[in-house]
Order: sequence, then C-alpha cells, then structure tokens
Amino acid sequence: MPKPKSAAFARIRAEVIRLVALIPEGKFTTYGSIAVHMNVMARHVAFVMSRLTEEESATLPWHRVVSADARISPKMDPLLAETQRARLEAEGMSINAAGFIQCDEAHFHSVGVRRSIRWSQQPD
DNA sequence: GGAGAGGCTTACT
DNA sequence: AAGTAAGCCTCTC
Repeated sequence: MPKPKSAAFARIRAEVIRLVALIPEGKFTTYGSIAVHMNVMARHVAFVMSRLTEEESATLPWHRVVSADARISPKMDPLLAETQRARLEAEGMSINAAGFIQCDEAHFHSVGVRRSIRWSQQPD
C-alpha cells in the first residue's frame, strides 16, 4: 500500500469506519471500546468522528458511539448531540435529558467500560 | 519545525 | 462523589 500524507490517520479512520459500521441497530458502543478493538487511543476515535466527511457521517451510524460513561459527549456540538440522541431514540433506545443511554443492555461491546458505569448517578 | 488543541480515559485528590 | 491532572497520538496553524 502507498503511504498517504496522514498514513496513521487514514488507517485509524478506516478502522473506525469499519467498526462503527458493524454496530447493529439498537445498540451502542464507546470510543474506548472502538479504540481498544483497533489498538489505538480513544482520542483518535473521537478525532476521527469529529473529522468525518459528509459521506461518512451520512453512511456511518456514528450516533451509536458514545463516551465511556455510556452517554453522549457533552463537548459535542448541541446540534450534533441532539441529532445523535434523536437517532438513538429512533432505534428504540432510551436517552435521558443528560444524554445518558438508559439501555445498558444495548451496549454492543462492553470493552470500554472497565469502570463501573454510574447508572445510578444519572442526572435526570 | 514547534506549539496548541481535540466529540476521551484513567487515576488521584 | 465530584473535580482536577496527566496521558496518550495525531492534526492543524
């Protein structure tokens, strides 16, 4: 394979796209999970997500990717966060006002959640 | 070429 | 329990 300018990013992006595309409907995963699966850092996954192209954002179920606490990233643009929440709810999942996914059983790969998710601390 | 930032995560205070 | 600090790697200016 030739070596593009951003070889690392290209590879990571491809991996992220591939993994995210594999997430079944009605399920979700975390940046950390994807990162672990592709042996990269969670930040890279998040970065790839933020730098997705129109085609990718339209094709990939990026909304099924949330932070380690199983909630929508608060740092994300309100518009995107709202879109993400809407899409998840459209798939039959319950998201509260804080953006926490209340369907813990919908977690695709629980790899990223090593720490106890504060399901009880969900701010309503 | 160096410095700052980025949709995170873990660990410690 | 909540908040703060550091860490990792890549991108953009």
